[in-house]
Amino acid sequence: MTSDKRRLQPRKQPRQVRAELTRQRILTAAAHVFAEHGYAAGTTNRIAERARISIGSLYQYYPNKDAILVELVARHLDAGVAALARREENGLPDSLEEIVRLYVRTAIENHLDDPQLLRVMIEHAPRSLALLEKVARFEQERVAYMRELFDRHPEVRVGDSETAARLVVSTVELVVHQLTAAPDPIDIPRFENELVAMLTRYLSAAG
Amino acid sequence: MTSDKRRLQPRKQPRQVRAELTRQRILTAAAHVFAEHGYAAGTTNRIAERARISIGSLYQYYPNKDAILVELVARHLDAGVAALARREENGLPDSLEEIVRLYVRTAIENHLDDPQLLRVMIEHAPRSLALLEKVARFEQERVAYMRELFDRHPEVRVGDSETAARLVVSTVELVVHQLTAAPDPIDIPRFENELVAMLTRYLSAAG
DNA sequence: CACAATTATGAGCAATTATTCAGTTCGCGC
DNA sequence: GCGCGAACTGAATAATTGCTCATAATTGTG
Repeated sequence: MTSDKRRLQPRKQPRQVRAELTRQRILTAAAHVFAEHGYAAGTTNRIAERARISIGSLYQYYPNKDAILVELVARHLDAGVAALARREENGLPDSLEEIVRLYVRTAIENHLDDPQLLRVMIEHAPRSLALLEKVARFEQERVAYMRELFDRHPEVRVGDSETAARLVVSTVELVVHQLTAAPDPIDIPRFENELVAMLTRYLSAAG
Repeated sequence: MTSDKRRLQPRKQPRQVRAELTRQRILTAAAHVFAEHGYAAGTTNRIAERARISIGSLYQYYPNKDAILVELVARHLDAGVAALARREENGLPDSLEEIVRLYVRTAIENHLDDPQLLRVMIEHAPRSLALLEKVARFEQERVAYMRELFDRHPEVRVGDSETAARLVVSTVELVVHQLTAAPDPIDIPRFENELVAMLTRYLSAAG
């Protein structure tokens, strides 16, 4: 139950394709099980069962339950970074509103995959030292990136770009998550518009 | 582990002062234990120990662990409603910004008590049917109230007041919670200013 | 004081869970 | 097709947890 497990690295370096495959099966199964039952009720035996491997095999690849979720989170964060980078390949739009929209839309798409799993990740983060560090570092980078962007862009008028960046990053992350994970379906495009409008007006208004 | 326990009501109607006292001890202890260990690791035995009563007594007042958290949530929601009502006793301010500030500040104060406990409440809500219903009803009321307020106020210019109300309620709740529960201390007044600015500009800008 | 109702006790049960390990099977180079 | 390490197996273990119940203590009442 403690968070500071010593070894979160895989126990075994895979040498055969078989091993790599098993590792992937575990992750996929874990994603399903955690999403459906939550972290506490998502038992390692259930994960192994769903992956159709023995519980012993699971513990050859992950030293404990926490490590599995940590890897899932790491992969999710990486996917998010990659998605944003891909969208920026052709350069950012000029207008602030379009930049904000790009950012918001990427966030939405990233959350649309599996909102339930994401909920588990977010919920469990504060109880896992490994996750806490990983997520904190990620958010810091995000804020720094946003801040730089705000500093450069001529439409942006805010007193303190650091505070503004934090507020924007938090708001997008939280609101998007809540909306996509909400039990009752929601008109996504409309909320995207409103969220973009709110952020754009905030950033571009005179201080 | 299932959420739909049949009886969430206290098992016993207290007839002596002693009983009422014990009940309060349990709640106070539970608040501390849940805040410190989270829901899963916040065991009923630990709660009883902290309340300095026997585990048997605990189960005379609450049929199961879930019921304890449900009552804590109910009390928190009631306190929130009461706090807002108290602030509105002398009438609302005229300017939109001041109304928004009043709302944001009340939310902050409500979260400042015990952010960790609040985190547990929020996290566990989706796994408990009783909590889910309670919180959903509360949020609906909040949204309806906000919407009506927006419809009346001359400074508010939004296309769809329902969507705007939802966005505002969600944003305040989520951002305030994240900020107050954040591990590193944060400049609360500054964030209050920025959040108020963001919401006000959003609501008052021309659609 | 006596008696009944209310409240408190806590050892222990049943169920669940993460994790281990002794043994088996598989795959690949020779 | 042989041998050896890599990969897999799953029954067993130790620990934990929510909760019960038979019993005891306390309180109010006539």
